[in-house]
Amino acid sequence: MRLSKFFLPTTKETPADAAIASHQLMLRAGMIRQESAGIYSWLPLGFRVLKKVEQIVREEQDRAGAIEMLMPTIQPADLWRESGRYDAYGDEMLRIQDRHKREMLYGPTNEEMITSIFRNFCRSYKELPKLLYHIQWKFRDERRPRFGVMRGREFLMKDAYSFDISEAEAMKSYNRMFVAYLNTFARMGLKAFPMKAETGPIGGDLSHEFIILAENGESEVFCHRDLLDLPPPGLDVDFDGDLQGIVDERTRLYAATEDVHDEAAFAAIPDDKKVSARGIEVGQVFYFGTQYSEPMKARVSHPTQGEVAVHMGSYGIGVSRIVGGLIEAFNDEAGIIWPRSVAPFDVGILNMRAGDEQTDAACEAIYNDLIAAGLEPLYDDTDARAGGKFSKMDLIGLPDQIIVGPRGLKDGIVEVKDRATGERVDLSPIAAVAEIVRRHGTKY
RNA sequence: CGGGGAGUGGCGCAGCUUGGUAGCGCAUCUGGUUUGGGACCAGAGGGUCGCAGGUUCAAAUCCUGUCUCCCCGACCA
Repeated sequence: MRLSKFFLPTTKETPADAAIASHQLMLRAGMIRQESAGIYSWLPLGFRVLKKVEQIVREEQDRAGAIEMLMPTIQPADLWRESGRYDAYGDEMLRIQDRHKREMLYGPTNEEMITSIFRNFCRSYKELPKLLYHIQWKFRDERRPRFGVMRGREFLMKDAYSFDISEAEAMKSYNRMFVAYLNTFARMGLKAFPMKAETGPIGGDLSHEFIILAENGESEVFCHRDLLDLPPPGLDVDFDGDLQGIVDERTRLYAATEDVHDEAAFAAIPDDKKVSARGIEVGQVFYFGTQYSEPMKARVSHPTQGEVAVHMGSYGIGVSRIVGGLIEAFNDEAGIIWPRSVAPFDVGILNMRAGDEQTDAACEAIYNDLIAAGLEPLYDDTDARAGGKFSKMDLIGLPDQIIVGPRGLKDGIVEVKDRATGERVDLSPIAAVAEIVRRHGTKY
């Protein structure tokens, strides 16, 4: 993409309404625009990151054996009366009427709808297990939206739902999602830790929140330091095999959010292993048994026990929230620092003297070579001043930059700068492209 | 929902106490000089001062109502 053709409304000054780094930087980098409290337009740069995050989530859901589908944002109120949640959900649910005065709502989640779909088509244990997911916009009318996309009212979420014949089988589905989540967040460069969590309005018996540590996190978390050093399971894990060992390894040591914090258990941890920090919830997994299948009559025939209600679980990942969470985790004075897997573009090319024949030619060659290598470069081909180009590129946080100017070109070199470390190396244009390709490893 | 704060060119702000027909920085446009870390000079365009009502010869400014947004708390898969 050529910057001169792109839409990237960045600002030098920090907008007054943003309080934390991620919100400020998303506004300054031209990623989002607020439309109303907790409701945002995703401008091209932000949209590209959102899509990258979404795609990683999708790939890991698929790898774990979940099946993608899509349910609507608007749901009929009657469905929610079946589970009793229409009245229980309160003002956080946005209730609306259609032209025929029918009661509808903008879905805050989809347990009722997926249960209704399941019961309509599945009648036998032979259809189980099933693990379905979708990635869709949701709306919760928060009393007080804040922190930009991290606590918005409208948000993009992946939610998966599992259907099993028994609690024991449901645990296998739970474990699938649990392990998939570890890999999902690791691929984004995030260290997310499963912690025991409250089950909340969804209800149920067993739940873990996946938390990334961040100074501006909205909840306080406590855990054993050894948990922080466990590597992700890896993409070659066998999801049809026994995952209990992986889950046990992550849940054996103490880890809890403030809501379910157990002072006594925490006190038992050696002092040098105690971790007390703030965190951002990026995902949550629940097992809630027959809480919805029972009242909504989602039953299947059992080989020996007649008809039984299915055991269910639900598994959410806050896709749009993660974009904010990533910036909280990866930023410095100059701006954002994207991990390579989620960066809106792979590399920036800075033309230090647009209009200079030799410089233009060198930039064009590098730009075309990078595209040919399968990468997505953002080429700053504008005639803006050098300082502005540096600042803008640092602000939007592309992981690598290639700086091309007459000064270097007279010696046959360009500069390759690593945004995260600030490290610069002088290379020939050909070698620079090779170096960028090397850094992006698997993308090539 | 309780407490606090703010709405003035695209962005950040001043002006309001003590009414007199709107200003600064950034951004934008034109011309020129510049050209490797957000340049300089000269000029230009752009605002029903959130909205409604009231007081007054006159309202960004005073009064009443209302809407919106932000912060702290409570709340929150």
